[in-house]
Amino acid sequence: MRVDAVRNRAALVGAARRVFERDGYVAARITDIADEAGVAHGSFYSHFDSKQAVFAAVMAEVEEEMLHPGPALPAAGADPVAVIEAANLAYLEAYRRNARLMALLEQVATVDEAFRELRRRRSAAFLERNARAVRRLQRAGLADPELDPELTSLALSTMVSRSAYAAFVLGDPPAALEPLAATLTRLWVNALRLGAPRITTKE
Amino acid sequence: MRVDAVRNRAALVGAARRVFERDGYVAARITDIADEAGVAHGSFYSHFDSKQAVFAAVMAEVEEEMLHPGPALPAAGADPVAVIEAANLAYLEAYRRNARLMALLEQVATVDEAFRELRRRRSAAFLERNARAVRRLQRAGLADPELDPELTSLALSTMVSRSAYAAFVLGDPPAALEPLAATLTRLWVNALRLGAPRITTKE
Amino acid sequence: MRVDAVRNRAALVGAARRVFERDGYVAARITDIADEAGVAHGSFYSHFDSKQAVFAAVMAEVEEEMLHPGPALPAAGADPVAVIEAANLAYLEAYRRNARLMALLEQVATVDEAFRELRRRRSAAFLERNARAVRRLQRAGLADPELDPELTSLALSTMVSRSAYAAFVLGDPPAALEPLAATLTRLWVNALRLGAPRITTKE
Amino acid sequence: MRVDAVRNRAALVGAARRVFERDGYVAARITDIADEAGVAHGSFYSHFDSKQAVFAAVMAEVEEEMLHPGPALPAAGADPVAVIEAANLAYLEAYRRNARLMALLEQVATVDEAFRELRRRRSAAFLERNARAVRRLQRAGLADPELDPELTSLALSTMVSRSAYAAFVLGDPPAALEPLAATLTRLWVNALRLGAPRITTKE
DNA sequence: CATGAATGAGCCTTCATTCAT
DNA sequence: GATGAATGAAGGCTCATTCAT
Repeated sequence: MRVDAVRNRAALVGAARRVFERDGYVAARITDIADEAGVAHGSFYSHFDSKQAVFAAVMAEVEEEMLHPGPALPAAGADPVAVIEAANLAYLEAYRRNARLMALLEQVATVDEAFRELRRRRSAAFLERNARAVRRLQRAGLADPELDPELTSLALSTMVSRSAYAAFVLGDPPAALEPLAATLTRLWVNALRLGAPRITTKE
Repeated sequence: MRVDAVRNRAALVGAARRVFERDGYVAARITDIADEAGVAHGSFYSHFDSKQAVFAAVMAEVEEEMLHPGPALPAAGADPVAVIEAANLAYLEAYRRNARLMALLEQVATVDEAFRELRRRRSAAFLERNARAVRRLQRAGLADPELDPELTSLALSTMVSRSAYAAFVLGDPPAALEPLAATLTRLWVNALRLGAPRITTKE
Repeated sequence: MRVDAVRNRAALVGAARRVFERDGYVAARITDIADEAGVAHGSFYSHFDSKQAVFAAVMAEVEEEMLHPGPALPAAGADPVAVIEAANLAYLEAYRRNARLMALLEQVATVDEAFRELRRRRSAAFLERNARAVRRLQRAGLADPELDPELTSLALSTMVSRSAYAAFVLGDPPAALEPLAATLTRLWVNALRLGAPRITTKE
Repeated sequence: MRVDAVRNRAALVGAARRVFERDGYVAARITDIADEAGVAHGSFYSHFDSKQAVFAAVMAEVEEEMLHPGPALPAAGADPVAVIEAANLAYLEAYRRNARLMALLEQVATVDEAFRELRRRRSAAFLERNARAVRRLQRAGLADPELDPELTSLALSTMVSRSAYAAFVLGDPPAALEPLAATLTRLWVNALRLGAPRITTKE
């Protein structure tokens, strides 16, 4: 019976993803998920305690791709612009691939305190890392020294992730990826003044 | 009885706002709103058809302050930096004043198609106006000519409004307003290269 | 204000009739009647206590035409066949004119004990009269002496009124009146053996 | 749990029948039916969608006995009078046994379009069959040739079924069955002139 | 573990009736 | 009398969760 159990659990996670994507987290019913998975309603509870629990399992499947609030800033050595460009592109592609799931995460975060908290903790770590990168670039004389590193990290990450949301989730039809990536990268580079540090100094 | 009717309607709108802010849109029950307003449950339906309808009434109360996805870009004549600074400040202050309501709107937009649509239409008008401003600044040689006006408008507006959300709604405690305003303004100015038109030309 | 009062009462009765005919007695709401009459809901209660009460008022308007469960049997002197023929025709015409109201009465009688009782009392008087006529015809040697007068009265009245219901209320489209009248009259005459008194005697 | 399911469904149908008979279709509440059946309110919905649905199930139990609007006319070969007599008796007995249910059906037919339609379709088939029998008797020179077969079928069927309603449902106390059967049979035979075909010809 | 009916708390909604103006 | 909002009892229905088989 072990095999059945594993199979049913997987079926439930897959079904939950489809149902969530189709109906949204709030409107999704346990019943629908069980039906979609082709198992009895009662069997749901052999594997998950609640809607929250399946949702966590669904999210775990795409964990890595979607946790970041935006692309990472370059380490000191690399060519900053190239790194930002690559990161933006990668992020937008991942976002677009999981657009419906991202909308879902958005909804759940507004509805469920536990997920809101989880999300906050994860992005805090990320923002902190990015803030350190900003500081590093400033010390190296490569970025606008006037900018507050933490707030800059927040604002730019936010700009990318929310633009992706607007473009791929709200956009009907979804916006083209490449022009958006190009614009975001240029805005980011401009915003940090990565391209013109010495000139800035001259002024 | 005209007076009672007006009073009760107002009481319901006020109660709805409190209940929504306290429990969220999804968890709020008509029953709670009526109780909070001190009227019979049935009376709710004398004034509103549904939760959606009261929510619309609640929103109408703060309409103007909250419609914008971010600050407006300056008209051609004015000092661009000063205008952006003022707009950002005004926007952030309005946002902070209605922080709970903004969180609410966020939730409702993810849950209710009608509000999502309404929001889309409103921000579209705003983004268009901002895109025109970007184009004007580019023609005047004041802004980075490489930037796509529409996408830039989207990204920068998004950056401000979402940073406000992160700072005032998710932030615990809420972030300080002025450093955020200063950072956003500087990022915006940098991003457009408003402060360094000649330098851009040199490149 | 007297005039207004009279006018409103009349408006309510007329509106009630329309609403009842349109929606049926059970589904009709006081609210609908007041709306249809163009008066405030509360005004309904200035004139009537309940749905029953308006219904009684509506019925009073067509009282005479609709109370009979079927046509009356002839008095001794007249030509029995001619009298029955005339009565059937008159009854069917009245029924058809008020077909929707008759359907209504049918419904109310199944739903409301008070009207069921009222109807029973009224038709009892009528049936008794008819039974007396049967008895008279039997004594005069004009009708089948084997027939039980009361049950015959019931059966034949019932046949006419229920056929009218089937023809004009359930029938879609409503049946033609004259062939039905002719058939009912002939059945009635045959059933009583009015046309063949001597033959009956011979048996 | 299969056994429980079957048992509860049966309990609900039985309870529904009792509640319907006691309170009428319109006044019956789902709650009462569930209580009467001794199951939780929610369980009702495991088995039926609506009041209509249980009612259909209740009716299905006595289906055959009650579908006919009256007794069937004899086939050509048999002794027509004996057949009619037997059919009337059988019909009246069935009717009396289910008198309360018949009252119910009466009410539901006035209130619910779906059941009205169902009933119409069923009785149409029956009436057609009877009309064919009348025509056959007429061709065989055994029945009054002046009668319209369809309308005669309607009128006589109607007479029997409605008399049964008056006698057993409205009658308080219910009328005796046998005299009614005798009278109806004689009226029917007379009406068709089954007993005196040659005499009719003489006239 | 799977099954799927049973459970019952909970919420929405309707509508007859009242009543202050 | 007219008005129409307020009232609140009443019922329908949903759905997460339990549990006997």
